[in-house]
Amino acid sequence: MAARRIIVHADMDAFYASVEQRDRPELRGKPLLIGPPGGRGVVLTASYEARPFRVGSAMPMAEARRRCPQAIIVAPRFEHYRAVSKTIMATFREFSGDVEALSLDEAFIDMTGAEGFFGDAEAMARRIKAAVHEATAGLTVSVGVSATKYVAKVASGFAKPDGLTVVPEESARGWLAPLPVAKLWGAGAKTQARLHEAGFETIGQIAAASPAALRERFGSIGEQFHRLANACDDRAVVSGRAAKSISWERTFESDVAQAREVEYHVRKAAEQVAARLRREQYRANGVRVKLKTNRFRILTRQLQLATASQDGHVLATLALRMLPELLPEGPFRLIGVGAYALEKTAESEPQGAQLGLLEDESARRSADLERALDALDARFGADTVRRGGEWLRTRDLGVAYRPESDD
DNA sequence: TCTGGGGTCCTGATGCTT
DNA sequence: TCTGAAGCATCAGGACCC
Repeated sequence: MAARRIIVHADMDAFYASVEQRDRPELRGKPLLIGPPGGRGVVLTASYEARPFRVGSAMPMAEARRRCPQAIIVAPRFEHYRAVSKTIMATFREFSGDVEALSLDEAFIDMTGAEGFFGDAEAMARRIKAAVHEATAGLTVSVGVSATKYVAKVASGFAKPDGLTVVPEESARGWLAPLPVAKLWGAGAKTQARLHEAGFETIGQIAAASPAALRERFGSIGEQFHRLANACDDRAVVSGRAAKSISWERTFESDVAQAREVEYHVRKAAEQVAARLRREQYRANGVRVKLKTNRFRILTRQLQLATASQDGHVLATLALRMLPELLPEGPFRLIGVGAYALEKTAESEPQGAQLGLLEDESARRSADLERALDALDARFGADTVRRGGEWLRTRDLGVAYRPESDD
C-alpha cells in the first residue's frame, strides 16, 4: 500500500505589503496598498490594516483610494520580492526536495515520509512556519496540511494570517462540504455565477451531484469539480517546472493610436522578452502579439518561427508582421509581446562554443540595438532622446523607461 | 468602481493530411 | 481524379490563478 501523502501548502501573508512593512518601519501598523501610485491600475496587495476598509487585491486603485483615503500607496518592487521569494523557497527545500512554487509567495511541499524527521503534520507545519519567520526576519506564512494539493491549499487560506490548519484525509470531505463553491479551484466569477444559476451554493452539494450531470452542464471542469469536492486529487507535487511562455506587456497612461507608436512599443516589448529569454536560457519557437483596445477587447495573433530564437530583432520583426490587420481596431490601452513554445538552450551546447556564441551574440545585439535606436530616432524625430541609460520620448508618448539589462 | 502583469489551461473554429 | 470523413495541429479567445 502506498504511503499516506502529506502535502503542505504554504502561502505568505499579504506578501508584498509585509515585505515593505518589514523593510520600512514607518509603514508598520498602517493601512498600506501596493500598486501604481497614480494613473490606471489595480491594487496588488493590501496590508491587513487596510482590509477592514473592504480594500483588496485586484480592486481598481481609484476605488481603493475612495474607500481608504488614509492608505499609504507604495509602488511594487518586483525584483526585491523575487529575491525574498528565493530565500523562502530555499527554506522550504530544507524540509523536502519536492517543492512546487506556484508564484512568488506560495508553494506546495511534499512531506510524505518525513514524519520520522519532523514529527506529525502539525509539528512539520510549525517548524516550516518558524523557519520562514527566522529566514525572512519576521515575515509570517499561513500553512495548510492534508493528503491532497487541493485540500491543503484551501486549508492554508482558512485561518489567515499566520494560520495553521491540518485537515486529516478521513475528514477532508466533511470539512469541505459547508464551504461555498467559490472555494473550488477553477471556479472564477463567471463559473460561480453559472454554478449558482444551477442551484449549487456549497461544495457539499457539488460532491453529492452526479458527475455525468456536472459534465453535461459544465464540461470537463464539471467532473473536476466533483472530484475536488470529494477530496479526490492525486496530482503530484512537481518541482522545477520549466516555463512554457514568457511575455512582457504594459498598460499606458493614455491610449496609443498611431501606427508608429504601436510599432515602437511592440519593438520595445520584443526586446524585453528577448532579454529574459537570454537571461533564463530559453529560445522561442513562436511569437504572440497582444493588444487591448480602449474598449477592453483583447486581440492576439501568433506566428511560428522558422528557427528557434532569443534575438530581440528576430522576435520584433515577426511581431511587427502581425500588426497591419490589427491596427484599425485601435486605439490601444495595452501592448504586449510573448514568446511561446520555449526550449532550453544551455545544456545541449558545448561550453566553449557556447561562450563564443554568447560573446558574438552580445556584440551583434549591441550593434543591432544601436541601429534600432538610430532608426527610431530618425523615425520619431528629435524628441526621442537618450540620456545616460534612460530613453525618453516625451512629446508623443509620455513614457520613460530604462532597458532591462541582460545580467 | 473602471478595470495589472505574468502566467496556465481549455475550447471551438479552421485548415491540412491521409 | 474527385470527394468526404477522420484525425491532428494550429490559432484565437476565454477563463482562471496569484
